[in-house]
Order: sequence, then structure tokens, then C-alpha cells
Amino acid sequence: MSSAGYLVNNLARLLVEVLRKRIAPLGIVPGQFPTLLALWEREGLTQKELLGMLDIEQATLANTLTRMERDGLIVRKEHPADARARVIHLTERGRSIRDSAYQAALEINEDVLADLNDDEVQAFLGYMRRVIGRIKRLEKEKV
Amino acid sequence: MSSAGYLVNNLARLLVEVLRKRIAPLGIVPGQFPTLLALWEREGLTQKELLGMLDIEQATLANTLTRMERDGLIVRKEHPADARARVIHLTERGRSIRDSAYQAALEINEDVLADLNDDEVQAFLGYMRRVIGRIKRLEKEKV
DNA sequence: TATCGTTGCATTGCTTGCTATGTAATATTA
DNA sequence: TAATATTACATAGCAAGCAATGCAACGATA
Repeated sequence: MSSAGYLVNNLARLLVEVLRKRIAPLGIVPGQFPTLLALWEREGLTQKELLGMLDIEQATLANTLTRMERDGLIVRKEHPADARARVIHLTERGRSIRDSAYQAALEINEDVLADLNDDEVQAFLGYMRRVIGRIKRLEKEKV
Repeated sequence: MSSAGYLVNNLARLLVEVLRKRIAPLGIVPGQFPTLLALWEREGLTQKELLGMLDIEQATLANTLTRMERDGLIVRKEHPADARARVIHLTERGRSIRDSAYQAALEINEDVLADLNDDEVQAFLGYMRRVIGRIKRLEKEKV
């Protein structure tokens, strides 16, 4: 029970739970984090634009945005030029948790990687990027 | 967008989808894989015993077992000595896909890690085990 | 300009994870 | 042994992922 796939899956779930506990006081959940990071960089994006930054499927993002709107983190306003699209803005609340959230993310990163030195961390990240690249290339070839 | 957490999560999702596509012809889904691996090793386990091998929560396993029973992979029979417990057996169908499933898992492992040499694979697995260990230790301390 | 394909987003339904809680059955103890 | 605690499993409800599909609005073209 320790193939790469099993370990990656296990690690991912552990990390999500660590993140969940740390950001719970901010009133957000792990699935909202990548979207918030993007919106803290730039507001007023459409769902399409956001999607381009996020490695998730459109349906997943649409549902996540609905929950974020329900939770008072964002608002979807009408697009000035295209009635199909909507522009996404942070609420004051969504904006206000930015610094604490960045802080939490940094702390988790440090805590969790504390047993690896800098070179090892770089090697680890490098391996993951290479495997991710490999899988994406495999998928493209088959199409 | 390339912290360890983000990469791990991304990689885990990619791997699950690769697995999903490869095992779809066998009529099973990724969440059933670890349970099947355990049952192919030994049948007639209780849920409790299975749980001890699986790094998931009891409720998750109970639901997975229900879907596996629905899909005709396992049957839950009454425990000879304890009326609360049930022993879990593979159906003929569950048993029959064993070799193809092992084969699929091996192939995926190879395909996906093909850009890393043996030393790099070992290093990669080692890093994951260390980080997993670190997180579990962190959680224990807090309790 | 009327038609028709494309685009942007929402919805539905499923899986797989979680926590919290319910319910028998079993085990312990007063 | 009656009361109580614990155990084994199930259930409910939510999050976050996916594919498939629906629908209105937009854009291109005959």
C-alpha cells in the first residue's frame, strides 16, 4: 500500500484537512482558496478568465462560486458588454481575510515541509512538476 | 500557484482521473481500489479490520462498501460471533478482475513515473513518506 | 436579416472524502 | 443482574471533484 498514486492521494487528503482546520476561523474552506488567490490578484474577472488560471473544470468552478456567493465572499455582477458573462468581485469580507489567509498558507507550507531542507523541498517540487507534466502530455497524445 | 499543497492536490486529481479511465473497462472506480486490494489479499474481513488497513474514515468505508455491494463486487454476510459486525466477501466478479486491476495499476505507475529514473522515484516516494509522517506527528501533538 | 453554430454559465447527478449522530449489540461494572 | 459504557456499523448532510446536458446570448454566414 505505498505506490506513488496511493501516497499522493493520501498526502493530498492530509494537506486539505490541515488547510481546512487552519482557515476555518476565517470562514473559508479549502476549495475556495485557489479562487480567492486569483481574485486577490485581480478582481472583476469573468468565470471564463478565472477558469484559465485554475486547473479545475468549469462545472466545479461554477458550483464553488455559488457557495462563495452564498457565504458572502464574492458577488457576481452583470458584464458590461456580454449578457452571458458575469464579472466576479470580492465583497469587503472577501477582501478582508486576504492577509490572514496568505499567512496561514505560508505557515502550513513551513510546518509541513519542516523535515526537508531547502534542496530537498526544491527536489520534491521538481518531481511533482515533472510528473504532472508527464501526465498532461500523456493525455494530450491520446487525444 | 505552485506551492507544495497546490501541486500535491493537482497531481492527486490527475492520477485519480488516469486511474478512473484505465479501470473503467473493469467496471470499478478509483475509490474501490484500496478496498479491493485489501480483499484480494484476504477475504472475510470485518469493516473494522478493513478500516485498519485503509487510511480513510469509517463512514467513508461504509459508503464505499455499500456502492461495491450495489455493483456486485462484494457481499456482506453475518458475522458468526458478533451480530453487530459483518464479514465482507468478494463475489466471483470481484475476484475475477484481480489480475487485470493489478496490471493496470502497474502500468499506470510506470507510465506516470517514466520521466524519473529509479533513484529519483525512490527519492520522490521518500519525500512523500516523510511529509506524511510529519503531518501525522503534527496532528498527534495537537491532540 | 434569419439561421445556425459557438460560447458562457448553470444545473444535474454521480463519486469520494469528511464530521456528527443514530442504533443495535456487546461488554463492563455497580 | 440491571444499568451503563463501548463498539460496529449505518445514515445524514456537506464539500469539491467530474461528465453530461441545458439554455440564453452572441457571432458568423448564407
